[in-house]
Amino acid sequence: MAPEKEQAKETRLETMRHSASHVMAEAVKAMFPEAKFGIGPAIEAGFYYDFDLPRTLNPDDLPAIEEKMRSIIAADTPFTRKEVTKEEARRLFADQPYKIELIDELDDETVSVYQQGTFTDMCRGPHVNSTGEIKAVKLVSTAGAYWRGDEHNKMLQRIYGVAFDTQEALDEHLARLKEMARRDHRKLGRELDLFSIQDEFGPGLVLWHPKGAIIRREIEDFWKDEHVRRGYDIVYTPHLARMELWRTSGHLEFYLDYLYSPMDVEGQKYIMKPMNCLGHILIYKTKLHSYRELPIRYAELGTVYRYERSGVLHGLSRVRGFTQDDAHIFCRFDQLEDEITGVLDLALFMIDSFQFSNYQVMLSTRPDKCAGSPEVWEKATGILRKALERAGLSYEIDPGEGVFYGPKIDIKFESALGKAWQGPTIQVDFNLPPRFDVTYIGEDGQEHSVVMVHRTVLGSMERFLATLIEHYGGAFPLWLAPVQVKLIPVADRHLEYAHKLAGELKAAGIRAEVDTRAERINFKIRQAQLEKIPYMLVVGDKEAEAGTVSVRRRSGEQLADQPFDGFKKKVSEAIASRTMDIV
RNA sequence: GCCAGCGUAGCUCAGUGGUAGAGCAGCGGUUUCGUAAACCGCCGGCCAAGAGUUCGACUCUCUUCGCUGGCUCCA
Repeated sequence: MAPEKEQAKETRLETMRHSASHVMAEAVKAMFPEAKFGIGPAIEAGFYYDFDLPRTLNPDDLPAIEEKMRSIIAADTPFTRKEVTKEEARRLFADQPYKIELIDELDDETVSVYQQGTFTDMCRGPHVNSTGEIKAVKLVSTAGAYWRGDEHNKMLQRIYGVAFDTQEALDEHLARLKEMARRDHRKLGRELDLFSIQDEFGPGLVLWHPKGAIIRREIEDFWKDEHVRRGYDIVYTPHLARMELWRTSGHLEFYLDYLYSPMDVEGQKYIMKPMNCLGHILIYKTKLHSYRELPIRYAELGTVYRYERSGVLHGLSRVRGFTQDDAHIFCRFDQLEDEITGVLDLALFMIDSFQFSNYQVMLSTRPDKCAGSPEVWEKATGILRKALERAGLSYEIDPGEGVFYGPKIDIKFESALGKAWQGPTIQVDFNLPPRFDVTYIGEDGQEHSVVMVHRTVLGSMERFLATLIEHYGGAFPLWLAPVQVKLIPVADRHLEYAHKLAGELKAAGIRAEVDTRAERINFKIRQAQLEKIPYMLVVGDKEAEAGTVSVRRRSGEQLADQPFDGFKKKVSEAIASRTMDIV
């Protein structure tokens, strides 16, 4: 489809979804005449509307509301638009406090109202011509939502719905949701025995099981090698540090909500570190640095602890203790652009290595409350922009969304099913170098403040693994697969041959296992398949005699029988080159 | 933290005021088998925790903990 046509379709869908939210509001009003209405916009795939109702909704209410919506749609009543003065609007919505609040904030002298049937709502529009144009609708969930997203306001009741052009498109969407549930990293994490999070140990704290640990270690080794290759120095810093350090940094002030309470160690207060930067700064500061030494890049897979409210914890992607793939770059201002360019290159290399394709780049600029002068911000933001352009990346500006200490670049990428994930982030820091007096000696023999860059390219091991599990649906590429080859002896008399081959594979650095159970091969194949093991080698009389193996992929595809040595070599090569598959 | 829903065996789920059930997994046997589930048997639960109502609570009420979907926030 041509881009403009695609866009037109999107707009039309959005209009229809927005109209669907009005129809839902009408249905809700029929059920609760005293309902107060918040807002009801179109969102991705559907719409929502926020209501203030006399009683709480439960999921059983949805079918009734949906039923009412269907009758409104079947009646095919027209949407009519009317312009009224603000004064008139206030009269019209006299019993609707939320609408009044919105009217009061509008700059225009007139507001538009839309009516369908007996239901009137203040709305910018546009809408479809009549309710009959709303095709396939389904209400999916209820939720509490603060009025205007502010937790100091009253919590309203939100109903989410989805709406599409055709029933087929709706069904497709529901099927996609089902597929996403099937790939949910929490579900696959348990099924594939990768990790667990247990109440008994503590919510938001991850226990990595052997198989999950293999994947993590492979990624970490890859990450470290690549960083060393790119001129980073690997460092390690402790998980606890004296609280005073965090007062100096300003975290105690700006970051208090995320910090755990201090513990007393021989009369001194210590806290779990929420970030790795201070350790790196103190390493840097153990000696004087010449301008010639810069840039210095310290990298650490650093585990940090942050308090997260109980309601926001989610599998591996939102936890209370996590390991960032962190690094801090200390450089001169004139080196900043090259350094940012280098990080962008590394970030893209990582995205590519894990086969993510769609990504979106955001550049966040100066917020109201910030450290550093506007001029320095302006200059640094310009440098980030230049680096992005040099890398040939298109990006969007997120005005005022920078961290208080400097502008930043965020890259979001999409998993195979189109779910968006927070990926690499690069932040310039104007706050810490002056606070900790982080300097170098310049050509002029004087001390100069360094420019500091915080960056991650994966985010955190926990969140990144969540992404990967869902991206691959648990079927990891060969180099990451916890078990790479499963040997399946046809009968007990083939155990010896299977063990011999497994031994040779292991000697070649390939993770191989023999299924020694007294089961039929159908059963063993099914098991291996469910475990998403890349290759199954069925070995029986034929193979033992000829020194060959019968290779089956986890996709179910059967490869030609082949000499074992050739198979071993191909697997070794595929692992080394981190390709998805052999041949 | 807030709103709603949920919490029964390792997993997936039945049960609904009268002292708990299935399939899979696990364990013990039998079967030695050629590309997605062989057969028989056994074990397994303070029904999330605590309090209350009741002659009697997995079931009803309250509190706490946790999980799920949102809100807010973020690696």
